[in-house]
Amino acid sequence: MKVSREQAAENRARILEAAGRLFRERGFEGVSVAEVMQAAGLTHGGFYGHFKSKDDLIAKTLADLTSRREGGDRDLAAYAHAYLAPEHWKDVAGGCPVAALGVDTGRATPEAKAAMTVSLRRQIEALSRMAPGETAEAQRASAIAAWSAMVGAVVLARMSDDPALSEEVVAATRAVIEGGERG
Amino acid sequence: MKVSREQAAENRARILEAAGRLFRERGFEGVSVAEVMQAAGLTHGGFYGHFKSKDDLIAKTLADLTSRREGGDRDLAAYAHAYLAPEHWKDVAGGCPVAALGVDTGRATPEAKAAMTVSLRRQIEALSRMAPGETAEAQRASAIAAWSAMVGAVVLARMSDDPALSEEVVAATRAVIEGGERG
DNA sequence: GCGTAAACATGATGAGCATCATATATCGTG
DNA sequence: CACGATATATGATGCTCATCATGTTTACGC
Repeated sequence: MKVSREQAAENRARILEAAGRLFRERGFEGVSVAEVMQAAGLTHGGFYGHFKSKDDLIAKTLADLTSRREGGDRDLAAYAHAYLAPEHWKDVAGGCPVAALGVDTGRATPEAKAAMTVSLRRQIEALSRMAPGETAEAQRASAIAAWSAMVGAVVLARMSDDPALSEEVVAATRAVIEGGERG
Repeated sequence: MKVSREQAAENRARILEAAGRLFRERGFEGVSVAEVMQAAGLTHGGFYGHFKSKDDLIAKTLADLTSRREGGDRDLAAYAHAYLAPEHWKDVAGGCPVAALGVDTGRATPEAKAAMTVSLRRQIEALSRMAPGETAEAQRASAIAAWSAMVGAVVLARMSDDPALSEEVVAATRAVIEGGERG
């Protein structure tokens, strides 16, 4: 059955929303189009009215996920604190798309990589404004290193099967970023 | 046909070798059992004589990959320098299994996660010995933060479609780790 | 040397997958 | 209010996959 223009747009948004959660949880290859559609409350056939292919959905989902910037204008230490808080790093399906899908993106289409590259550039610029340093170059370097450390810490923490070790990894990384803040 | 005991062991090693490269390149879900066997120069049916299942192969491959520790007794700066050199981070199929498969492992079986956790613990201990710091705790914290940053930098660099940006990410991360070395 | 069991090849099996063709219903437009 | 455009639903299609049953060859313990 057909549906109002408005309803169709909302359906499309729900597909992207469901895809965003499922992809972060299981990776691009771990999720089928039918699963995404079911999670969005639709049947799988209607999918191709909204997206050209699964690869198209992947690229659009990454663009969608990375366009929602929630960040404030806090300093780098505060940002790292929130990023490495348990509520964030343990939430695979709802957390940072870079930590969850960065590696998958490296194996994906050029369109997917392009979407993530835009996001990486924006993130480095945003963090550079919060970072310490005498010169703009020094600020940018700290921002990049801090971002690498945040993403890496979440990857390592999620990889470990020992909750205490996971906690230690994020806590130590957070402490060093916050300490470097004074430098 | 049957094959000598020695030949069979070599075949098993070749399967693990091929799986190690293919998994790092394309992820666990991006590689089929038949592909692994073909890369090892065998046909797919013989696989189940060597491994219980694909999940079993994944766990054994991770254990195999992470048991080959090539590291020397250098300091943290030298280690980071080599880890973040282009020859290493651009070599997905032959490079660090944590950077290539850490996220995939987070979605894999408990056995796979256990193998990677062992490796994480060993890595932290090895790097702690190289790291600067007044106390053992401080050394361990720097080691963890540096390891997070190294893994994260490689993930980010491989995710980007802009070679200059990738280079900047690894270079900035390397510089900050080497700088923190003096602190 | 002989027979057994291991190691591998061949070729199903059944499930899941992306994609598409067609049908149906209803929104928006004239 | 009627008609065409279009958003979904239903149900193929052809492919790939993990796993397994069976056959064949041959190493190796007795």
